[in-house]
Amino acid sequence: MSELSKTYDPAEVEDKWYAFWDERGYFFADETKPGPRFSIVIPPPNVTGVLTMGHVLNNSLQDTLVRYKRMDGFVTLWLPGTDHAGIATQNVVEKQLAKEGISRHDLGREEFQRRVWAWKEKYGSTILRQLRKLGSSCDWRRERFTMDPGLSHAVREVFVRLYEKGLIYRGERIIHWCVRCLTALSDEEAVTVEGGESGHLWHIRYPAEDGGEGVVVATTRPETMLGDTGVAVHPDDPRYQHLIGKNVILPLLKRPIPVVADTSVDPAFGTGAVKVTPAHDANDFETGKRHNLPAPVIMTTDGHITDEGGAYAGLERFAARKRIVADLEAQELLVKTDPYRVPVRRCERCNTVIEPYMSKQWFVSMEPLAKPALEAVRSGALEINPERWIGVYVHWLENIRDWCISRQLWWGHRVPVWHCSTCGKETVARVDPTACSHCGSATIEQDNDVLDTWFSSWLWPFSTMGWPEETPSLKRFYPTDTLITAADIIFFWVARMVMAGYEFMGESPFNRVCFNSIVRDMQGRKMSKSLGNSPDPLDVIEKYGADALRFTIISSAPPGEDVRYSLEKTDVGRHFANKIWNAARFVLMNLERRETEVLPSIEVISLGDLSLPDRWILSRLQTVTNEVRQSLDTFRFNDAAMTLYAFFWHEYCDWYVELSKLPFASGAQERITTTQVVLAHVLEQTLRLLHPIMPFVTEEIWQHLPVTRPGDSIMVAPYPQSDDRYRDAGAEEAIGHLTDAVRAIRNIRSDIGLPPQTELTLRIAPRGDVARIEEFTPLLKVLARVDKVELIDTNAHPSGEPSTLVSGFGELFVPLKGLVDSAEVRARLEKDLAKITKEIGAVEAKLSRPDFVDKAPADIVDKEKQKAATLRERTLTLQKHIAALSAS
RNA sequence: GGUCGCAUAGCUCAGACGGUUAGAGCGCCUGCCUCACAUGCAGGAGGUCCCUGGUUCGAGUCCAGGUGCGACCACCA
Repeated sequence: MSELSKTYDPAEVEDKWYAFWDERGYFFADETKPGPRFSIVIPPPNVTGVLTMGHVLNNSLQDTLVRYKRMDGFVTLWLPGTDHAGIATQNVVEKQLAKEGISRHDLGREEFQRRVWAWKEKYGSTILRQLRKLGSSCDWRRERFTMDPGLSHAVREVFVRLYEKGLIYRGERIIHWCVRCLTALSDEEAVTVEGGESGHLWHIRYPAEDGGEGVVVATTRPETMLGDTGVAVHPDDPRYQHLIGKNVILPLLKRPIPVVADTSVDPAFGTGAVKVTPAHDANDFETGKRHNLPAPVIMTTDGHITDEGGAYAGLERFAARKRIVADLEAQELLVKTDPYRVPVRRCERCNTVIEPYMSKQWFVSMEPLAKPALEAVRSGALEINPERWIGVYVHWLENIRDWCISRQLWWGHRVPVWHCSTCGKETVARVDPTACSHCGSATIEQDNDVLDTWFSSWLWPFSTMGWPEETPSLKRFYPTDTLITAADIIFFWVARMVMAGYEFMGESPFNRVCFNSIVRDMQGRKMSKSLGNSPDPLDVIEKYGADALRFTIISSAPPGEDVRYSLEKTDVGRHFANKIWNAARFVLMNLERRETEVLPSIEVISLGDLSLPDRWILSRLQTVTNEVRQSLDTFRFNDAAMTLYAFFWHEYCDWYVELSKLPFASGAQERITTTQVVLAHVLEQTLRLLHPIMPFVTEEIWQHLPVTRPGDSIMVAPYPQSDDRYRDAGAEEAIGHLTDAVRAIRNIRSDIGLPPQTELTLRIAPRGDVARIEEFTPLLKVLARVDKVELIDTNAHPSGEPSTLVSGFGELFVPLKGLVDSAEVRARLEKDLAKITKEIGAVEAKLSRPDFVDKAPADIVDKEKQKAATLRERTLTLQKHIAALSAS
């Protein structure tokens, strides 16, 4: 045991234990093993991902829960894997190609895909390796990837089923189009900046065909006027009655376009006249349909003006905007330009401004799928924590819109639809067809699009377990129990998983959802790679240790609140790990004195042989065990961490370990043995309680303890249960008195400037059980350097001695032996008196209110009365002392 | 525009259920290298619990309004 170094060095032990657990197969969830089971699936990180602080928090929480359940006897599965992340991954590889000076088009679709796979093989497991560094106890034998053959099979099955059910359709709609990624996006992938972005509202005159003034329209995107096929006004708007049904002239292109009446127009906004661009605006698309307006496409997929734009053809969209505004101004058709906050949407992946774009895409009808997902929450079949997220979830589902699932990418699951050039119909099939299912012609070609990444992620809980096959894993571990994830993917992923769960498995894929905090920097900004405001978790692990990081982040993340993290905070965890380490060194050092190898179990010590401190710490351990279990069961991970921190540091180390020095110094072998057993037992149990949060340091110490261990690793040792036999309220109260007394003596010592080494005599005028006070005496010696305790008459008031009143004891006096000037003592007494006088005023005021005495519960009133009496007595004593000192 | 969250020590934050002296970590001050730990030990200073009103014997905690932050949702040109 002497090999334990003075400070804990995580780097030395972490990899060793991780390999040990892995080799022993402790992470493996055996579906053939009987007993209760617990399963969760990881929110699959992007295959392009590197570990962020967000992952650290999320995975630390998952690992804590999983380790807790595993120790608690559940056959536990934590299924890991990664997401193929369509756009993100394609972007990464395209960037790589760009460095070689080529584009994906130079390679062609197949070769490009080969390159992406090669990239994935080389770099794709980075984040999972990093999760191992954190200590994540995933079942690596079950690692999945959303483009694995099995998962792809599930994707295909789901597409076909939904298509056959009529829930997948193809349609021409205005969708969000990224002109850089060259693909359609879902509503969720088109993000807005709160409050819009700074821009302009341009007022443009569209003259009447007959030479009249015509109308002035207001727009934020003047370039879209090239695609205008109408102007809409409200049918009741008196200003424009004369124009309805007539034509106005579209400036620049000088094309006549009709003025139509449409109730969707808000007369109060702008000029009350709206230009209608059916191919480039979702509202206008609808308006155009209602009035049979043509919908010319004036922009290419990469954001340049098409030939429809006449003289502007070929211009990039924002250059075109500039030119058009200038030309309008030159022609005096620009009436005015107001600054305006424009609601701009940007691509979630590359931040490019999105174009609303008319395009033929694949959609999923969501409404039928949403119903059971709503019902799940309403009926309680699905529990959402913290509860406030329920509203967000419900609101989204109640207002659900169809899901655009096709992407014009090369990386992803290809849409399993074949178009026939002979009959024009679609063939949708589970296995690749060779001929059209309608006309039998071989002239079929597969749809070019791939599916949204989330179209595979929403199947994750069951596709990873082998669905649609009825595998043993699926039977054993599905549905999963808990999902721990970040709330920012509540729509992308969580709600859709619930929908898929009901649609394909008939029940919710998990019973409980726990949304963890968002990790922010000290300025409150979300930590992100692009901002560069996040420490690299791997550096943190290297410098501070995984346990330190886990403890720090878990203890500072209350449910439902965001957490602000900075590197320095990790000291809390690091210091705690070191404290545990050194407490263990103390214990081991004191166990070395034993002759025998293995310490007896706590079971062999009869309750009657336990000392007061023994009974106290054991009693506290039971309470703490219950509290920690309850906290973990209700996702209050931070409470679990803090409870253990406070117990271990401020009760076990600060008091019990100090108290244990007395029996060790006494030389009485029986007392020593008992103390050794209790000391080791509480340490061992606390290590187990802590293990889910701090797996490495607990394992390292546990392996050194010379106690009977129920297995080869703490990670498979049973999680502690509280044992009521050790509950002892009396001992807890008594130790409370003792610590009060010690603190009081230390206070006096500090106030009058007695050096800590100076031993002192204590005189006690007892008010409590004298036998108990005598029991305390030796303990005071070690804790407060009291070399002698004298019991004096209860009513004695030795003058000139600082004193203090401690319940359970009585009045404690410290004779000064001429060490200290009586003026200092007097000052101290007067300070106390002032404090008490203030306190007594407050209590008496409370007691003098009749409504308090009448209406408050009796025990509360009694407590106040007790307090008043004690304070009054104390006041008298102090006054006496002060008088005596003044006289001398 | 709608919905939701937050406001407690210099800083970062805990304080389910209303009830002793409102806590922790960091920082600060004083004294200690006391034979587990200076990544430590002992002691201390520091709080009108955002404001106003209400409910209650009693409010940091519950209710209403206000102020200030923040998040999410929403097709208004």
